[in-house]
Amino acid sequence: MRLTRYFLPVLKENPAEAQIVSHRYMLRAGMIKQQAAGIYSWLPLGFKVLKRIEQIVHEEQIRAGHIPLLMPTLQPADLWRESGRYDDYGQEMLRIKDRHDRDMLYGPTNEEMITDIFRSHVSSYKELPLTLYHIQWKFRDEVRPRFGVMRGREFLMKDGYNFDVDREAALHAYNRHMVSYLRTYERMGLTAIPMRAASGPIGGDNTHEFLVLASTGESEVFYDDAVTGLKLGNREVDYDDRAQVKAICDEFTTLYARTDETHDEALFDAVPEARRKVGRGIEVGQIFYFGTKYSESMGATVVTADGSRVPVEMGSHGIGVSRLLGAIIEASHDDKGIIWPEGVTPFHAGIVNLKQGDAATDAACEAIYAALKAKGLDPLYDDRDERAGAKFATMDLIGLPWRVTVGPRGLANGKVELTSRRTGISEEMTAETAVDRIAQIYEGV
RNA sequence: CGGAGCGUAGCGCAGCCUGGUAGCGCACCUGCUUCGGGAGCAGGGGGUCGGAGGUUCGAAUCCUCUCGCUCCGACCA
Repeated sequence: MRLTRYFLPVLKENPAEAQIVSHRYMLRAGMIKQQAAGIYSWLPLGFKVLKRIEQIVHEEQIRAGHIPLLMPTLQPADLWRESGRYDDYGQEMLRIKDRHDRDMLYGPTNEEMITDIFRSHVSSYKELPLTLYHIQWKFRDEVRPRFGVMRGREFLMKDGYNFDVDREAALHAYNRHMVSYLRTYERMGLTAIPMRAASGPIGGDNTHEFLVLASTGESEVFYDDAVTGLKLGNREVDYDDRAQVKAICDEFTTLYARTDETHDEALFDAVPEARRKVGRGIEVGQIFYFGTKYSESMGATVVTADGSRVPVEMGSHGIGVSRLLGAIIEASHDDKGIIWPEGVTPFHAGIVNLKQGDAATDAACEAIYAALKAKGLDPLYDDRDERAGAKFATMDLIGLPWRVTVGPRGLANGKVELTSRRTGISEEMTAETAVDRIAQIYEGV
């Protein structure tokens, strides 16, 4: 994309309403525009990152054997009356009446609807296990939205629901989600730690929240510092192998890591003092096994091998897709702007033309731009007639991980500059080498 | 929902207390010079001051109501 043909309304000054760094940078980098309290338009740059994150979530869900579908944003109230949540949910639920005076609601989540789909079409244990998910906009009418997309009222969320014949199978679905989430966050350049969450009425250790450590996080967290070093990496995972999946979950959940909701001083004290950490975290996902709560109230049953009819075992599993943009920025930025991890960056690299209009410099930039595109990459070429400083400032703000700087001075020696946004380190090399290096960097991403 | 505050040009703000029909910086447009970290000079365009009502000869300024937004707290992915 050529910047002169793109829509990137960057702001030089900080908008007054933005309090935290991710909100400020998303506004300044022209990623979002607020339309009402907690409701945002996604401008092209923000939309691109949102779509990249969504794509990673899809890929990892499908890899884990989960099946995508799409449920509507508006739901009939009757389904929620069946589960009892129409009255329980409170004012966070946005209630709407249609022209026929029927009660509708803008979905804050989809347990009822997915259970309705399931009960309409599935009646035998032979069709299980089944895990369905979708990525859809939700609405929760928060009393006090804030922090930009971190706590909006409208938000994009991946929510998945597993249907299993018994508790063991359902717990495997739970574990499968944990592993798929670990991989998802790692691909986004995040360290998200699964922490035991408040267990609710079912009891036991059947819900975990995933937290990204950040000083602006909403939750106080207590953890063994060793958990921050755990990585899934590129290891092969067979999602049908219950023992392997369980072993990975154990590996990631044995060390102490809890939010203030479930914090246990006695257990925490057992962590070696040097590794005992207290911090803050941003919740970017939660997995939950809840058994038959909805299947019983809504009549979602299957016939088992011995001919009996049992309510199906369920769990639900969410990732805050839109919120992840904020979380990633909170975890990856400096005083000049955003620093995108390669996995989610809106453009793979930026090309800065230091002397727009100079025949040699223009030609070199065009060649690099074409070469990167030929490699299947998505570069952003700053071809504006701006001064160098303005171009650098824009690139730093929008946070592309790699920048190719092209100017007459370097070209005189046949060189351009490749700069890492994260380290700030620049290296001189030929244009061809720079293109190859960038292509190489993205090979494994 | 309890407490506090703010709505004046695209953005950031001053003016309001002590009424006299609006100003600064950035951005934008034109020209010249500049050109490796948000350039300089000159010229120019843009707002009727969130909305409604009231007081007054006169309201951005005072009063009432209303809408929106923000912050602290409680709540929350």
